[in-house]
Amino acid sequence: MKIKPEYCKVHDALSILVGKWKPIILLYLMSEGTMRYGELKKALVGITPKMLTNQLRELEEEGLINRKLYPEVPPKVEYSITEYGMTLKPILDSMHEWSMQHKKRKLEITMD
Amino acid sequence: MKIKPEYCKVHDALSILVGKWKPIILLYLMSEGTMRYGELKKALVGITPKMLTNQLRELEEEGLINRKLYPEVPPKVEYSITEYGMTLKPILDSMHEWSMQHKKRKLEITMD
DNA sequence: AGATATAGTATCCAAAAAGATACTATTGGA
DNA sequence: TCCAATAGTATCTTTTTGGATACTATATCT
Repeated sequence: MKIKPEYCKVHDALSILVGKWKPIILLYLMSEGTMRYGELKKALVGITPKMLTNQLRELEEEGLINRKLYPEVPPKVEYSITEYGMTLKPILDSMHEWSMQHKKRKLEITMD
Repeated sequence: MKIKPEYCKVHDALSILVGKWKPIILLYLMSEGTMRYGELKKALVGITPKMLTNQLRELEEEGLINRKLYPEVPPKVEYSITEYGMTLKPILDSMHEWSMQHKKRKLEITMD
């Protein structure tokens, strides 16, 4: 059997999660429900505005999050997870679970 | 609550799976048990030897796969999944499952 | 009139990941 | 002696991703 990465289902799911800040943003919105741009910026220590906007836009394009712009000045923008975005929760959970179970592994190994 | 990507558990798990060919290699070894370098090379359409070696080394360093060198000429090297590598199966499964359920989504959306 | 708050843009630069292509070591066999 | 087979290396280039830093628009408030 031969295969290309693009034909791999796992690769498909993985690729929409890849991005330095994407998983955290999704997790935040999943638990907080809705957050403003500025709140996210404060929460995500070290993120630049460019990166934040970029990651949000990509998540939005995938249909995973919602962007709601209030026509006020100064501007107000709220981000929230979509129903579709919520379907990723089992995946994120399984990764969280795995990391919790194996977080000590590297330490154990290097202690040999 | 503030957070950096490196402190995110999901990010931890994700990062060891990221690499263009890593998921496929893991899936192959999980199902085939053991494969030689040349077999992998044939299976992974379009991969360069450099990339194959690189991905294998990184997986090996993480302890996810095993490299067994037979001291023969021409050389023979067999790769196999480790027990630890197998613990990733639930994650890969959940991603596969998700992709199967949502593979039509983009098409549906763009058809509006 | 000038400062303030918010959600971004615009540029330029550095680092990391991936791709193309050619090359190597070894030795048993023709 | 030269070739084939296997599992890689070595180099160089391109693409992608991320980082630093400065700037903007605009109604409201003072």
